[in-house]
Amino acid sequence: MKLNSVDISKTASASSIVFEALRKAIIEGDVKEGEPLRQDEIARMFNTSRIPVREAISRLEEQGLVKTQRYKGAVVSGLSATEAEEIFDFRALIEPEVIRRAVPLMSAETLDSARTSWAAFSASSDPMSWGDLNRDFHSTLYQASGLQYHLDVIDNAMDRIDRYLRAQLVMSNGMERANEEHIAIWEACVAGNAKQAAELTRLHISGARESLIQNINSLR
Amino acid sequence: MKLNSVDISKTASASSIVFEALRKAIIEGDVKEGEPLRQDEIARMFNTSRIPVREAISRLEEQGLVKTQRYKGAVVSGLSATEAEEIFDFRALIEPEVIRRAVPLMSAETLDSARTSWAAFSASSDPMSWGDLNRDFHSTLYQASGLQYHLDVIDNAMDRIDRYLRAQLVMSNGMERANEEHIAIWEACVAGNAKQAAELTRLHISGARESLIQNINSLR
DNA sequence: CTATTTCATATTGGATCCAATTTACAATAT
DNA sequence: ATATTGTAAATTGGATCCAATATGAAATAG
Repeated sequence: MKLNSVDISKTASASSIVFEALRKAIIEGDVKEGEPLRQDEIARMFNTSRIPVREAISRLEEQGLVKTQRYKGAVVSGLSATEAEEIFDFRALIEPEVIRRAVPLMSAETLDSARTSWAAFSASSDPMSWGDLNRDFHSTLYQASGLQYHLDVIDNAMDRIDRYLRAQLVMSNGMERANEEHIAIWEACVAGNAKQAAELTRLHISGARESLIQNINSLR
Repeated sequence: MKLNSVDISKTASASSIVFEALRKAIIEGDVKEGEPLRQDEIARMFNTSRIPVREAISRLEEQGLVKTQRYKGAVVSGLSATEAEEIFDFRALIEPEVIRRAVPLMSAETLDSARTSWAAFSASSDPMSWGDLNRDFHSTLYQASGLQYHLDVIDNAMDRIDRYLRAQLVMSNGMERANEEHIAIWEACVAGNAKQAAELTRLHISGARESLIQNINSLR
């Protein structure tokens, strides 16, 4: 007889754990740009040797989140205003197309899940969670497209500007504005109006771009 | 007195050397999809230990060129027809916009270098070099845009479909057709007609997509 | 003979150790 | 005082060793 062997707890590799933790710390700004990542220090924090740390750093570098120099180590990548603008331009190109193709494929569950996301975003009084909830809302809708490669690329772009986007939400009326735009996008999706959802998404991103440009100097 | 100290030969790390070599081997199809990458074997080939090999594989996985399973190792990623189509769609979205923004910034040197590329492409009788020359042509033009992030993303997309694109150039009249389209794109750039260059680029990519769909089943 | 179970081998993941290089700082010369 | 040089400490890159897991073949039960 064969037992239904269920994977109770699939332990992730140390390297993956370190990678995810560092990625999160970087995109949330817990480690500032330019700050060095000391292998030894990180290894001690995770009770591992430096080997998994080095693999994690290799992966972070491939993602563009850190820059390394031989024998000098890794530092967290920064973004110039120009580079940040470029990434917003990139998003403004990709995301409208992704949501346009996603709209006809959205299930009731998808729309409900997205509504939950913007409701939580709207109701949250904790600025630290805004960034996550914002990403949740958009990625829930995008996932309906089934365009995995596009989704991966968007994730990377978001990772690079996450810090600046969070700062953006906190300052001025960034939060309120984003919230209103989310609702409008969501309503277009519910109405099945793919073109409108795409255009609203484009405006949502372009607007964030313009706000960021105005404020980027005060952020550094 | 201070001498002009010039870095004569900056040695790359073993990990980088292995990474570049494996990347090249994968995108050119020298290691087939599904084929396992044995750390020990690769380490022996490069006269190193497995440590740099593992870092190289980590980076390749982050790029999506290999897939790894814990304790089972890495295998070269394949692409389903659907995934290949998605990447062509992605390129058809990005590259026209990049060349559109590049055209007004193209110097005489850029145009000359691109002409050299398509001339070499056109004249080459070696199918193995077609893929490289094709990429050279496009990236020369794109680089004028100065959009580094876009360029990086395009490079990754190209890496994933490189194998299939090469096969595409070899079969039927792929090579002749690509050549004619390159010349048309180049002429639009010379004329400073950004919109036309963008539209021709879009058609160039869509055309390749359609050919690939028709032939992808015979490729596997 | 077939299915299951050992058990040896192969392979990967991680720890420890050593070498190469950079960095910080003291010593010295101008 | 300032700049240069020498040297020790800190840090990274890589090699070797050990542990954890998978794979495959032999042994065994039915």
